[in-house]
Amino acid sequence: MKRKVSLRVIRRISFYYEALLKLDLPEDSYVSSKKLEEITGVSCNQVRQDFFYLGISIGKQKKGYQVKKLFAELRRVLSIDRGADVVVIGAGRLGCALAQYKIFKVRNINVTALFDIDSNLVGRELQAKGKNLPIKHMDELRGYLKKHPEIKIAVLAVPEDAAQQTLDQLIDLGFEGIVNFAPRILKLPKGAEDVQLVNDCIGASLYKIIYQIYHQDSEEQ
Amino acid sequence: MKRKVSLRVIRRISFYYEALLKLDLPEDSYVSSKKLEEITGVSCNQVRQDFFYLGISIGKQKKGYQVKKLFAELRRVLSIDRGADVVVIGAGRLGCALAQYKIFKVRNINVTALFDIDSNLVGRELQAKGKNLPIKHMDELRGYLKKHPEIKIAVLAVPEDAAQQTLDQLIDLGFEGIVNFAPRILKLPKGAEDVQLVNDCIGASLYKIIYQIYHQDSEEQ
DNA sequence: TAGATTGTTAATCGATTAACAATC
DNA sequence: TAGATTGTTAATCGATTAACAATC
Repeated sequence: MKRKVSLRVIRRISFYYEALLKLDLPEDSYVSSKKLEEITGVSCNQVRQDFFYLGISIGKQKKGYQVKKLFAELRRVLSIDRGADVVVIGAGRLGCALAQYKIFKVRNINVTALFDIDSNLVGRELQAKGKNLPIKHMDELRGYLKKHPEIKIAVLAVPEDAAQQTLDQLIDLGFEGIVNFAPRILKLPKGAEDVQLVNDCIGASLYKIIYQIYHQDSEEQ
Repeated sequence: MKRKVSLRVIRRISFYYEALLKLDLPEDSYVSSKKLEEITGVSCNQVRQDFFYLGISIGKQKKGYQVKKLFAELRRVLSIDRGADVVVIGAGRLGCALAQYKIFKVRNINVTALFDIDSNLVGRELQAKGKNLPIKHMDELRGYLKKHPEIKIAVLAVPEDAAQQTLDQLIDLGFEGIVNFAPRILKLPKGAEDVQLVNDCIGASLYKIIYQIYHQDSEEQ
């Protein structure tokens, strides 16, 4: 497989996966790149190019890609079978909402616990998809990671004022990936440049929407 | 001003704005593009290029940009003084969390009401930053928009199963911009191509994080 | 003055789109 | 066979980075 695949490719791969999941076709049927264009809005050329980048070459001329095989390839790229355990930092409304998302289950992402500093929350449990998630104190996090060394990803859902400080703490604890949902743009501290950080969706999203509405001419998504 | 400014530029402009806000410098002090690089991580060349694209030419050689003037320009680009009224669709945990975000206030984005179909929620009020936000029934939305024609943006925070259907409804009601927080990729119905839709942050974000962690070599943000 | 910093143009890089031979 | 669709290469497009004259 060629290295250095752009994250845009990965994002689109997740589009294909989701759309295909929704279609719910028989495993032995075929989809063409043209069909994928129809259901995802991504051009068929782009689709084939993406597959090429990722070494997905299971297509049959005149038919397309067998659904079963294609699923297997997409799952491989997205590491869905491997899955991932994550913790949610911040057990307020946002943190709890995120932890309960079904999507985690579909994608084999497993929230194992929430952490907070609010003594009203610590000790309680959150009902999520059949299982109960414990809400623990931030002070317990280090010990928890010792016991669960496979956890490398944190979802950050603390109030915006505490976000940067909490990020620094998480990096100190050795997390490798952090998805920030606090509506603030966070900076990785010096020396932590190889930690993967996805920043603030909401803030930037809103600005984009507002800009587009007030400057009606482009139509990029 | 040159037209056709990429949304990436807008995103970075919001970075500059946020970072500058956080620094809280005296209004008559100056920041250079080099300083902006330091605080945002965006290269000084990129900063100047962005300003050039947007017609921001208020810099003084050897000094940089006067903080007061720069704020004025950034606020202009981001339409912050103009502001925007928005409604939140879905008054569950996620919708309520979003509606209470301080960020809305800072950016002059004003949530005026929430809408839901759950009779346990409809009629109640959400305490948010001093004011009380009414939770109304979806059936009231059409009438509400008649009374508040300035509302063009909806924040979509319904459960993922209802997301696509609700989106279609919102478009039918004439919204021009929709930020989707349901963890699902939504498609604009045919004919609504000029509606601005920002899709699902969380799903794509998680995939990106996981891909990067499992394929440690690139270091793009 | 010398050094620093702008605004703007030019060069590079990367991503998307188009083209097309191969072939089922 | 003819038409459709792949995998892959080439062309185009757009965004980022580098360079630099102007000048405070």
